Amino acid sequence: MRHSALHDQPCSIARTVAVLGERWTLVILRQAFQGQRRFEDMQRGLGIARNILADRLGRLVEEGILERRRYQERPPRHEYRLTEKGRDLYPVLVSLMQWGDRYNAGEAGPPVLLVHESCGHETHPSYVCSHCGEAIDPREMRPKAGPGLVAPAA
Amino acid sequence: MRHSALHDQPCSIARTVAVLGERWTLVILRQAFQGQRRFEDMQRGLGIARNILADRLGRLVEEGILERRRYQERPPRHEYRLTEKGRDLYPVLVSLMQWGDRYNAGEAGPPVLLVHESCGHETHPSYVCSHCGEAIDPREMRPKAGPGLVAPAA
DNA sequence: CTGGTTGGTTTTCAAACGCAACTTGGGGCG
DNA sequence: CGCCCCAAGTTGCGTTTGAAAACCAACCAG
Repeated sequence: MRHSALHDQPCSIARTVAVLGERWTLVILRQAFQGQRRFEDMQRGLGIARNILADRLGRLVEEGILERRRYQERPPRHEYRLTEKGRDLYPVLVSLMQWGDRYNAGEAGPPVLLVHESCGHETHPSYVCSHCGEAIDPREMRPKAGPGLVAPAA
Repeated sequence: MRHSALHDQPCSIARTVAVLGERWTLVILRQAFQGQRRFEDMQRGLGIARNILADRLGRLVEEGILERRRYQERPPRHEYRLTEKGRDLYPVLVSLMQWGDRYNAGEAGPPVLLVHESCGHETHPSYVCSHCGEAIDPREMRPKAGPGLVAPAA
């Protein structure tokens, strides 16, 4: 099975991975969440090859995750901004970061902390159940067929 | 920059992506969370090439995310189980799924729902601030240098 | 001793990646 | 005007990674 065929699976994880699973895409989004918007900045910040960066930015714009807009006319300059769809990926980035903090940070501790501006404190966001408000434990969770399931999810 | 060099960056997202960012790795983990443990089951469930599956399972075992254990002596049969490190990836999978549900599910709705067994209800987990308990909005969050930062995170 | 199952490895080929150089559309300087 | 610089890519080309299919080995059942 080709990787791009993930798009057609009846699984939201597979479909999302089909979009975000290409190399570099998630780190590019990290930069975007940090406020980097210009091609050159991203290229320098990541050390990524320019053609790959161009390709990924193009894909993300196609997907509606980033928006390319001209911010200056003469000379023409562009920036890439997160759309709402892109901002909704924040939990993905946070969960990746938290796991990395726990298992890859080593003795020095996490390289980046998060501050929740509306309450003014450093925060470690956690997942809670929308019904009972308790923290989520994977062993307490069961998947269940939903309305969009057409073929067995295997 | 080669993709594998992400491992050395002072960024927990980059480091995590260096581990999970290979094609198929995240869908393999999805299967693991669904309780699939055997090579053949995963191969059939995913339609992935056998060599790739063998390679990815090996990497995940190396990383301590899965554990390979013999569950039967004669003939020798193995299974791959999530370790605690692996189970801690649950938020990553959930956040990917939720985003996919919102943007890729289409009219039919999500293919898979989650039931929180300890409260007995369908749930849509959400991130809350560990300090004030409010839901996380990406625009309210600011990254801040942490103790593990050695070079500028760019 | 033939066939089937599990859990892989080998071989072969195509697709994706990475680098450096080049291009385009504009400055700015003397 | 002539020359050099910048941002934002594009092109060409070689290397790495990924995918498909075939093969292998241990075992069991009939």
